[in-house]
Parts: sequence; C-alpha cells; structure tokens
Amino acid sequence: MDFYQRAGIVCRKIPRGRAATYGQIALLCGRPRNARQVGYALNRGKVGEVPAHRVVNAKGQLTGAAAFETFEMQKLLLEGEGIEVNFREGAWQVDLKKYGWQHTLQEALELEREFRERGI
DNA sequence: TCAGTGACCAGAC
DNA sequence: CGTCTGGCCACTG
Repeated sequence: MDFYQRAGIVCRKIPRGRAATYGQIALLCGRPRNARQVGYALNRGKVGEVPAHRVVNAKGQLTGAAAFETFEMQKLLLEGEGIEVNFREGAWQVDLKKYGWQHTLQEALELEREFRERGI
C-alpha cells in the first residue's frame, strides 16, 4: 500500500469546519500506529494539496503551526472556518469534542473501497 | 552501519 | 491527573 497517497485522500475528506488527528488519519489509512508518518508526510509535502491546517494532535493542539507560512497561519485558517482556537496548557488548541471530525463507519468503508479501486 | 530525531499516540501504571 | 514504553519510518550526521 502507498501510505502517503492514502493519507492525501483521507486528508481531503476532512470536512470544512472540522479537525482530524494524526492518529485518526493513520487509522483511516489502515495503519493505526503510523501517526508519526502522517506528520512527517504533511511536513514534507508528500501528500499533495490538502487542508493540512485541519490536522491536529490527539489533544487538539496545533503542533504543526510552525510549518505554515507564519506561526499564526493555521490558527487563522481554522478560525476562518468557524473553529474556535484557544490558548491552553501552553499551546493553541481546538476542542475536539466540538470540532473533531467524528467520521462514520460508512466513511471508513468508503475510503477502503476507494483505495482498493485505485490499487493503493 | 548506527544512533538520534520528529506536525504522534494508545495503553499501562 | 502524570510519566513511561513501544510502535512507526524517513532522514541525517
């Protein structure tokens, strides 16, 4: 399987106004323990054009902010979609209970089918 | 070849 | 609550 291609497809499915976690993307790619590689892939632009600002860590922290044009960019992009960003525990973060992407089983199965169709 | 380092995380305690 | 561990793997010196 091509993990990076899968990650790109998954990222493009994150709905506007929602945030997904690295672990969640790894899970949807069929590699539940590859959260680190998701961050690596985004950092190195290995996943193509994706809404990378919607990807946060398991606590909702904007840990990738430094990789954007300016440090505030990710926060501004999220706020532009109606997502609240608060400074807590020494970091900017979103409330995943409110804004987390609660993907359905349907969506997961749909992705699996898409991967199979594309042979990745 | 090898050890260290990351946009990480679930589970164990 | 907090801290630790092992799993992941491309890249670097």
